[in-house]
Amino acid sequence: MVNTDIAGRRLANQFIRSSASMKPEEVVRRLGALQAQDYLQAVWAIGLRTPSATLAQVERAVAERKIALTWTLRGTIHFVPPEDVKWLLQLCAPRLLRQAVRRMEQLELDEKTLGHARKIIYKALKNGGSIRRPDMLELLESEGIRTGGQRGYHILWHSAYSGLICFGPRSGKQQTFVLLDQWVEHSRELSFEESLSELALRYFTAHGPATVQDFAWWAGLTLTEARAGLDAVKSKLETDVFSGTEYWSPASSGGHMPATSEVHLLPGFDEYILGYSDRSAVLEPETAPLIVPGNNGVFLPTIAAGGQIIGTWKRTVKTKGVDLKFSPFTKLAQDHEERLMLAAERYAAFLGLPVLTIMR
DNA sequence: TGTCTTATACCATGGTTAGG
DNA sequence: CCTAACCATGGTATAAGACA
Repeated sequence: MVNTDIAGRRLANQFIRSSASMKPEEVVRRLGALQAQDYLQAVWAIGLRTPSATLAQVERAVAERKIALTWTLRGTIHFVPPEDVKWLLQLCAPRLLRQAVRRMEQLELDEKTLGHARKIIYKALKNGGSIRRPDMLELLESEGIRTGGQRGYHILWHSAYSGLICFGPRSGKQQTFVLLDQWVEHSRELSFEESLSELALRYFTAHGPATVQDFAWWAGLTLTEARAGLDAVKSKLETDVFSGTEYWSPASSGGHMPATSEVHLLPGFDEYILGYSDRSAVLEPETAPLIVPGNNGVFLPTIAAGGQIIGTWKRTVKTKGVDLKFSPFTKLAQDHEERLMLAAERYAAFLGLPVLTIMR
């Protein structure tokens, strides 16, 4: 059921409705982790949460190692604070590697082959360099390891969860890889229990109001583990009951902050939607399928008005500017229409490009 | 020469359901 | 509650050719 109270508080706690000015790395630290399956959408997920950041500033924060990029929660790529990569991997990797065993067998990637690949990758990166993805795959091929089909992707995925590599700064439009131990200068050491409670505190602080089921889904933990994490930090959180279900929020977020008529352009896979297993507070059941056409796990960029998802959008970057296409589910109210134009201007300013055309 | 269009290859999990 | 198996595509880079 749509709930404007939950929506308004999530907008504030997720820093989408922002009053403070934060640097890109502060956004990542406060959210704990931002899904970054699609790089160009993920940098905007950070930009959306900083009142004035530009694409160049976000990319610089990555290049200066203030933000790390690697596979973590749920087996997918996230922006995370560099000092947290190791304990997040210790928490997530064992289960994910176990679940991937069958897929690895299908791809004929046995432990011997994966170990051989890790040796090749380590040797190539140990002098502190970075290697572009196509060059890395070519290197593996030249050493006799086939990378066709999904093999190359899974070798890199497995190497990241083994703690060997993470993404480096982009080289042009290419991903690069670096050695995790060399890229991350300082790592926090947390026990399993400490990891659960730390992750729980971060999650509910920056995603609340949310349920323990939402947390388990977001973190890729079992419900049992998620409950243990939440139990350890309950005293630092406040609780509300909506429709008989318990929701947890940061203690400072009290009071009512109903969603206003503000309009935001969310990237695909944004934490505002992907951060919860139950998205019904911000998404009508009839429109939910429209943001994931084919129900295939590919989430389109969305338009949020008053905290509710009311349409999708897409952008096309051209040499002289950016084209925008908006696809609202229903005709927009006049004030939403006006604020949509402001959101478009903000997005273009993030890219450092003018808006060329706006289509419907 | 620079821009645009088109074809192609590749990259990236989330949802659902059955069964232990 | 948890795991395993299975199903389902849009976005983007890039190269080649068309075009102004």
